[in-house]
Amino acid sequence: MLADEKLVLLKTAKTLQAIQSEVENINRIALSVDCVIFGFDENTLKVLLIRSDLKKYSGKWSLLGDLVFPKEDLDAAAYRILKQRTGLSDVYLEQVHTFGTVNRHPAGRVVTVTYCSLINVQHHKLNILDNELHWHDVKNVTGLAFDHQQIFDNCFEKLQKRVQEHPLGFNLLQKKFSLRDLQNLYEAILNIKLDRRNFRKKFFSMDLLVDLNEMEQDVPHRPGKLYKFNYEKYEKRVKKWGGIDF
Amino acid sequence: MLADEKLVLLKTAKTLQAIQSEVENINRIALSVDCVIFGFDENTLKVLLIRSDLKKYSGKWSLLGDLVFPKEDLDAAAYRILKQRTGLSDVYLEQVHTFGTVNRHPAGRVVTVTYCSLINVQHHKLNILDNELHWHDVKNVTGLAFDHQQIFDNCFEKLQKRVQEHPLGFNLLQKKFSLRDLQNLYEAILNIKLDRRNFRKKFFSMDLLVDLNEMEQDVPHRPGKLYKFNYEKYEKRVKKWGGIDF
DNA sequence: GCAAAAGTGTTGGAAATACACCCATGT
DNA sequence: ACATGGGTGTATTTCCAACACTTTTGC
Repeated sequence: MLADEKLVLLKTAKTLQAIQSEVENINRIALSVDCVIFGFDENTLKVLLIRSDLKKYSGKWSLLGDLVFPKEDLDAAAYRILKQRTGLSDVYLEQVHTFGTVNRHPAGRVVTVTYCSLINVQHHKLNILDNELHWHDVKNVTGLAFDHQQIFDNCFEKLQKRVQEHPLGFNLLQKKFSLRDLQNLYEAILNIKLDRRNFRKKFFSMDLLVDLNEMEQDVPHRPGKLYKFNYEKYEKRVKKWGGIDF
Repeated sequence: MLADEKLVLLKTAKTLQAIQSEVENINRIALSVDCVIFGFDENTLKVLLIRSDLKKYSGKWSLLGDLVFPKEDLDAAAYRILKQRTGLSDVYLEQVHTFGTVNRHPAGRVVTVTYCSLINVQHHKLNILDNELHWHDVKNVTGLAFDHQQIFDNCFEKLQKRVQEHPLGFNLLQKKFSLRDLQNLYEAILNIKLDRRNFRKKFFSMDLLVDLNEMEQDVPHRPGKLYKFNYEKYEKRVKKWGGIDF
């Protein structure tokens, strides 16, 4: 290192103690996690909401969230909330955005990190014991407490985008599903109608569905074949260049 | 509201005071912002780094960051850092991810929200007065302090993806640029070679470049036409369905 | 006139779209 | 037999990739 570089270092470098002092004493802020938990049932995309904890917002619905403990990893806090509320631990969970305006929470300065989760409603149906916890059709989600409407909208938009580029959707279905199930799912998430033949062609051409040689049961019409998604094969793929397009 | 719904509310609703108490006393965590500031110069993508504040990491480079003040919006903190370091205030800035493992920072529990910024190096060149602040070719960025390498990698990947889907890149160029400039930019960010004719065709077909009827000056070869990006037109676009593809 | 990069079109293949009929099952 | 949705194929169009020569300018 050159001599004058050393000089500058001496002038500007803070000691670890100095920073520790700042971290411990001055600038501490409450941190929370809010989870937007999506499910798919009756061919409808649902989101799990609870009545607001705060009396001020009683009657309003809010996302599932909690403060992060001082010695808890951020992701761990999200998994904790999910486990507490749904009983599920092996689920898709992804961080989405952090909301940190000063006055977003009435109880004081709380910065919240939002997570999006996709779960299979059939698998955890029995874990909803709390009367105040309900699945809501995403089309009817309005007027949430705090800034949760904004958080939900943001998360839903990201989901719509991401589900087209990554195989997330399968987390919302049973392990075995028909192509009709899959198409219904995409139509529900994206709120569009898709051509059935082209939809099938698309998924077959991806070559990531495994034909289980099983049929749907108890349907009042010709049963469809059941498939599962081949995650192993997908992971090995080298993603190809998508091209500039906006 | 039904009677038993009220009952549950009475049992579970916390008072505002109770939450305020939690927010104020128990679960407070230091929050920082780290900015990954990209520039484009000499046909190379650069990132702005500073020598680590901490003596423990002296010699290592780190991202530009600072603690968030208790009464400061998160985004405002990112803009503040950018302004302090580059002198620029009207820049592209976007939140990317929040890193919050317990032991990521040696000074204690610090959760950091990362932001990505794209600035025009020509416009702020004179503001780098600090000897310890330097532009680094992104290809040579290794071994950053703390978890900043991970943060940088994450941010760079997101940039590569996002620049293909949104007109971010123009923030790195002068207001007036040639198609060659633009192509060099994309080749630098994505680290690939593109066909010049197809590249031009693509951008012309988008119909978002305004021909300024000006030519490059002082180039030792045939000068190219200069263009600017039509943000107004872009904003009015209804983004079309991209299609399922993974 | 030479070096260096600007500017320009065509063609073939791949993928997306639009579209209609027969088939298997339950009732 | 009929109602319901499963399953399939083809023609058209659109988009992308590959590819080479002429033009303009500075030196």
